[in-house]
Amino acid sequence: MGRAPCCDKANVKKGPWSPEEDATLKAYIENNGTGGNWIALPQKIGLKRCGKSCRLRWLNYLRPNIKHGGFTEEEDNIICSLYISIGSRWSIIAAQLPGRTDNDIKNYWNTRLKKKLLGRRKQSNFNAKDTNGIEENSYSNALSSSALERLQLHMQLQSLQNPFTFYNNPALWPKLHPFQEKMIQGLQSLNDGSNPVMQNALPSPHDEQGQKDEFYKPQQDGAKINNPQVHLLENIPLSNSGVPFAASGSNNTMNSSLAPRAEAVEQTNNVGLQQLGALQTELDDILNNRTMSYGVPQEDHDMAGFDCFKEMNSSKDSLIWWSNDSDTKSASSNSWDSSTTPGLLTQGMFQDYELGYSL
DNA sequence: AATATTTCCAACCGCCGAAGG
DNA sequence: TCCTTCGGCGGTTGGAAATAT
Repeated sequence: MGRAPCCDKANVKKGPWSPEEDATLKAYIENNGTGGNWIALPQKIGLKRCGKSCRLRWLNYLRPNIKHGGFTEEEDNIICSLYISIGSRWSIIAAQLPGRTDNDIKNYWNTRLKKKLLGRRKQSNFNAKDTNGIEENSYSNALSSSALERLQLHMQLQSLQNPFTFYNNPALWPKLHPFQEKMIQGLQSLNDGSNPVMQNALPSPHDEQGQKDEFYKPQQDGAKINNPQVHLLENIPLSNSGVPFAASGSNNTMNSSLAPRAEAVEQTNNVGLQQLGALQTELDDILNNRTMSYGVPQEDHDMAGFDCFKEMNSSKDSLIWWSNDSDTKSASSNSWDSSTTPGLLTQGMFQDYELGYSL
């Protein structure tokens, strides 16, 4: 038996909103607020609309200070960088772009930005030559593929299991309230070093195949990132100013599970961060119409396509563009301490990428 | 000018987690 | 602990508008 519908489907109007409906909804919310119950709201104000529909209409269209269209290049960069980093978490991305809604950004990405990237990459590939001026052969072409393909691969990895993402990169985390920071530190100091987060997130020799299977399985309808870290972070609000933060308040109570997450990052996360940095550099090139060469020396051809790996160490600074300088530097300096990175981890990630390309 | 195709985006759908009883 | 309700989210769709043939 299915779930009960949120409203009486037979008696609700669907489709585009009329100006009268807009005016009714807007006037009511501006005067009275939502009343804390979207489901009941349409009945209160005499609208034959589903409460969810009212909510969406308000959030995506009627709410004050909403911007539509006219995305700037800076916004493009932010969207792309965040998309690489965290995937299709449109609400989080929208939180970084004042006046933009998640729906708008999602539409923009799906209809324009993705094509923009793809189009430029195709052109770039077409003209690609290696460093000796020799045309790439088909093998090399196929192997190096496009930045977008890597992007997609990277995103799939991240969305399913890659721990080296926004969520595990302290440099990218929202700033915490001092009290929350203190709490994390306290909890960290109590932690004995076992790392449940990473145990969950990283493929182990025993479940490696399972991880790969999961990775290559298309996302099912409604599939979401069922990673507790993700949901934890979602509870930390992001500012509209472009700088993430965690405001104080009852909704922002620090969950103690953040402690192992933080520790996990401290201990292990630099490889994925480096990949991300390289991808972002590449992305920046695309967005800024810079010419790129994807010719890759054929030595070690298994990894030849992944020039992002070769660019490691060259672009880490690009990762921190939205963070405050001082905080980011301290955080990233920790995360770049490769001495703590398990070799197995690096190998496993490379293997995942390789496999993806060989399919 | 007519028709076909593509692009764009508002809105819907269904799932999930949180909250509360 | 279980169940229900609600808010929120991301994926998808329908159809209007724009563009190509």
